[in-house]
Amino acid sequence: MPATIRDVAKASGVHVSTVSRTFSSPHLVNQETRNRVLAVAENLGYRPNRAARALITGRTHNIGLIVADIANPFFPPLIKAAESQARDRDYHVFVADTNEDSVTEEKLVQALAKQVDGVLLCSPRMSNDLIERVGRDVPVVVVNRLVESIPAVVMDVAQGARTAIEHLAGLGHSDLALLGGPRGSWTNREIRRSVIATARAVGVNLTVLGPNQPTEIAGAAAVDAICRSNATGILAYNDLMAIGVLEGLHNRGIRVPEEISVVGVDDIALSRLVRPKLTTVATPTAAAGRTAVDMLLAQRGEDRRTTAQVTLHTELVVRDSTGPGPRATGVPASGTARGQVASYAKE
Amino acid sequence: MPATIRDVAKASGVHVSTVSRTFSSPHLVNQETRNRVLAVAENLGYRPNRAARALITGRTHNIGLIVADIANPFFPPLIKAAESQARDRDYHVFVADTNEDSVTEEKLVQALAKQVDGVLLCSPRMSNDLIERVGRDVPVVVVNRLVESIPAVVMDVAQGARTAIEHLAGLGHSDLALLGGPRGSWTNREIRRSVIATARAVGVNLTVLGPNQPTEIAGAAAVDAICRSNATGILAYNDLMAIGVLEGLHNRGIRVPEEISVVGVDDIALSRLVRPKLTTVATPTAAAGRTAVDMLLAQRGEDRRTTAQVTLHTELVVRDSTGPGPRATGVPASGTARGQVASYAKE
DNA sequence: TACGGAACTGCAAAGGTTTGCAGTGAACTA
DNA sequence: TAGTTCACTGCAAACCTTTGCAGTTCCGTA
Repeated sequence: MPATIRDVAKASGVHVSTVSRTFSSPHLVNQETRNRVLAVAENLGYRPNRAARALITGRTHNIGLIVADIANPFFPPLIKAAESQARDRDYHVFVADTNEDSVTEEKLVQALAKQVDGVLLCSPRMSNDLIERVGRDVPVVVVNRLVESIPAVVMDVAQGARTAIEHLAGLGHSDLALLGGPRGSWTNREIRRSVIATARAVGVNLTVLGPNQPTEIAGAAAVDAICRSNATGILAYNDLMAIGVLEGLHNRGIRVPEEISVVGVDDIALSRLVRPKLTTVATPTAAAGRTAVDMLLAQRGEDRRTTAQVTLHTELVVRDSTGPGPRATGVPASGTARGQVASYAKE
Repeated sequence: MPATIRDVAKASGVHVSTVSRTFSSPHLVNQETRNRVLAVAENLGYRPNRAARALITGRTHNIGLIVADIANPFFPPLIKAAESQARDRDYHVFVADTNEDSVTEEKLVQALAKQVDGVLLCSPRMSNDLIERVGRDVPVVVVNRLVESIPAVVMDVAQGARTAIEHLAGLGHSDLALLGGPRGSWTNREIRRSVIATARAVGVNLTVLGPNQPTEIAGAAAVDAICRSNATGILAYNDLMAIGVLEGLHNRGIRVPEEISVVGVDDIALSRLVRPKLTTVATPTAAAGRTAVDMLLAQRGEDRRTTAQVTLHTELVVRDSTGPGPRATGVPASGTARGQVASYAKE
């Protein structure tokens, strides 16, 4: 029913190959002919059949975008940016959700691999081995993780976490807690590493909690442990958890930032909408999406294995959930020795 | 490079057609043969080439999902549910974002139409005409809108809005305001219609404001007008706007719900996280996504034009942003006559 | 005038799969 | 025993496009 290249050829009195060239290599066909063909095509509502094109060229002009959870507010801005960038380059995007499950993720990527020109793995939970194996079948770019020999775009959360800790210490907090994220998360490891090092360097006590699910529920549930730790400054793995902490503290009648300061990571839209507005380490999610798409599409040429690994800068955004600590207000700090890591949840 | 059906045929000593049947109509091939073929295929890592399959069957096993704004928190749960449902039925989903722009939307749907088996239009901004035209080229299901002769799934926001107004009136609010959404939105029209009728029926004054962008910014910006209206009960087009109103009122030192009650629509995840927690009309977004996919896939058969239009129930979720109105607390109501619609922004 | 080249265009094979039709042998029926 | 049916498999055309190669025309140059 829909018009094919043959219909256009017949109606405009040229061979199909000329029609084909009109669309895929316009410079090879006479201007006059081209115009005639285009007019006829327009008239017939002809659109090149991407399946047929893919069959012979081997390129589908589709990419796959795999995320852990579409409904996690961290991802939509990334998806949006990636899709927009891809469309600008005449690519369509399959979006798929793994439900934070590594097995689903694996199946998904296998199913998708053969019918796309590349796959974007965002915060993958699969093993490095598996990712590398997939990378041999199809161009892959991972986001928020570093895997040897695979192109990646990551956020400099280590630097962001350091700035956050320094911010809290600078406000006079000498007892801090890190609310860890999910096991298997590269970002979580980075943050923890950086936070422990920074806490030592600036001489504050640190309690490390976790691993936890990266959700608001888990954040609220962690408030008990936070209170036991005597910490007055909290850095959470992400904003969702930080908001959960805010919630939990509020229910307990503990005021933020007067009694406890809270910092998140990501700067999701939500963090500006809760009360108090959340101080957080902003990660450039949209830029990550765009960059990842560009890196993926750059793998086309024969120069496959570029394996660039791009790190994007983060920035501490100070809002209303952090304030002066007990030291600054004259309340004595807790008794533990300076610079001590009180507990360390091994991953 | 990747294994084809021919490789599998050769390696297992059967004709390609047998291999083909092994995958697409297993019941037609002998169990023994089938097992052998499957083993060989597994071994060679063979996956049917969807492009080739699409070329001959005319069915891509892909669907397109077009939304106004991926980053609008209303959509991700819908996308997630739709994608999951589609994948269960062996379909992949292209997700695309129109940036709330009807021209982009039109181009997008045209580009996608030829390479998918169906298109899901979520909260479309295009004209009815155009949607109907697209519906002739490719199976279409619209969400959150009714278009003649096009299958649709909508939420019963009229009923939800009515319940919300009754809730406010029941709390003793006699001066209400409706904060309208974007022009071109079917949902907005429904809500307005229902709110005006209900306000008349229960005998409260109503100020209608709008149209507005469906954003938190617009909600905050509308607070001036809300205050001028003397309304003590507000229904916003969606939660995002309602949260903006909360924000704006807070900045002005007006307490919610003590002085003004606010109700939203949608029950996005966020509405449970702001303070006060938002009273809102919950719409079954995930169910809408699943239903829409099923309706789309049901259009396969020759029984094309089913044109079912499904309405999903909504429910008022009472949280902390609504409380007793001035009448209940002894403060006299404003002077305007009961049941009067003070202003009506024509769309 | 003859020749080389440029600018176009046509020809036909190829890409991986599905599917109607026909063929084969075996089991069943009369 | 002969004919019929059944279960399975092979054959080959078809789906729509791209692209290397070859052909044609025309222009410029020697």
